[in-house]
Amino acid sequence: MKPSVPGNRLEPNTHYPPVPQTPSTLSIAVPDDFSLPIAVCSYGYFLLAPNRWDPDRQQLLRTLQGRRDRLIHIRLRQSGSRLTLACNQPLERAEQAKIKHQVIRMLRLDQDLSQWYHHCPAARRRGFGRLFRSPSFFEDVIKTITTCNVAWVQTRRMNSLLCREFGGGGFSTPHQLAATTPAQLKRKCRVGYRAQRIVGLARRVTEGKIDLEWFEHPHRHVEELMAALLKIHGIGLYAAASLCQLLGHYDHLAIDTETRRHYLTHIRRAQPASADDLRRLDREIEQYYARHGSYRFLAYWFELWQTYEKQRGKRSDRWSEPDADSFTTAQLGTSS
DNA sequence: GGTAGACCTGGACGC
DNA sequence: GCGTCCAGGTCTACC
Repeated sequence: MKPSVPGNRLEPNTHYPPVPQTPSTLSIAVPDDFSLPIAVCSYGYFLLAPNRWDPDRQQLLRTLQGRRDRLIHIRLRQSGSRLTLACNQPLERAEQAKIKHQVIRMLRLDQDLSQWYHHCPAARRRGFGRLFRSPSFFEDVIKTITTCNVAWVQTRRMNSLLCREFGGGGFSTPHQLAATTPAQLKRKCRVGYRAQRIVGLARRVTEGKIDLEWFEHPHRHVEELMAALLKIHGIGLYAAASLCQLLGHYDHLAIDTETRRHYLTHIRRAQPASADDLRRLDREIEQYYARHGSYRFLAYWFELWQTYEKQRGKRSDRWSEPDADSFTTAQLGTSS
């Protein structure tokens, strides 16, 4: 065991934004089928800093980037067909639009779910389909890199430290990460070998060598996106498929140990005997979900989400901070 | 094209 | 308290 770095001991939620006093309030109309708790708690990133879900008040707290990257603390609540955003500072008109745009992205409020609901009526009944994501694609990419080759509890720690050490409480921006060195990032945020990849990506973004807006264009083809994502150092098949999902393309499964565990435990009910079996298993998983066509990922995720709820014995929107470090079927299986 | 090993952290476990 | 093992996805060198 290596010695711990002084000052890096961190309770998971110590950096979290305070509940804002409310000098300004914004309102956003939401579709009839929208549920804030289900949208927020549908994907694990809601448990990563600087997001904070309050299950008792059914509200989301976090910081967003305002004008000139100043940090705005927001509190998000649903009241019928509207979302109310309480902000801790007065906002100019342009800044209001910027904040709203980020909230719409996080909750996928502009997404049409009719075809998905037609494909999966059970998802319609639960209002499931708007998987939670970050206010920016950059944050989604960094969060995805921090989920790779690491236990979930460490992913949580890395994101908390990224906010505390470089983001001033909000999530680190490309400029903040580009200005540091891999060695510093590694030392302060415990990201290990990912430091080189994270700083490298941030620098390529700030130098204009990678245009993240290109990825968000609505008419991009999924294979075009996969090819471009796989060119980014540190993004492999799993991460690229995850990022496609976060961009609204559900054609590819992001197969990881969690996927295999879920499939083996709940569908196939038999363990593979060898590494060769494991390779065959991945092909088998692909074939199993192929019937969902361009909704493979959503169908798999809905299945997994229902399993979490069943194992935890309560609705996912009731999950609280102590549950957050055990957000995998393996952990749920041993702790519930 | 397929495969083995390195990358890095922190929790679990044995002593 | 210390040392060792292990899990986790990606990259790279080698066959």
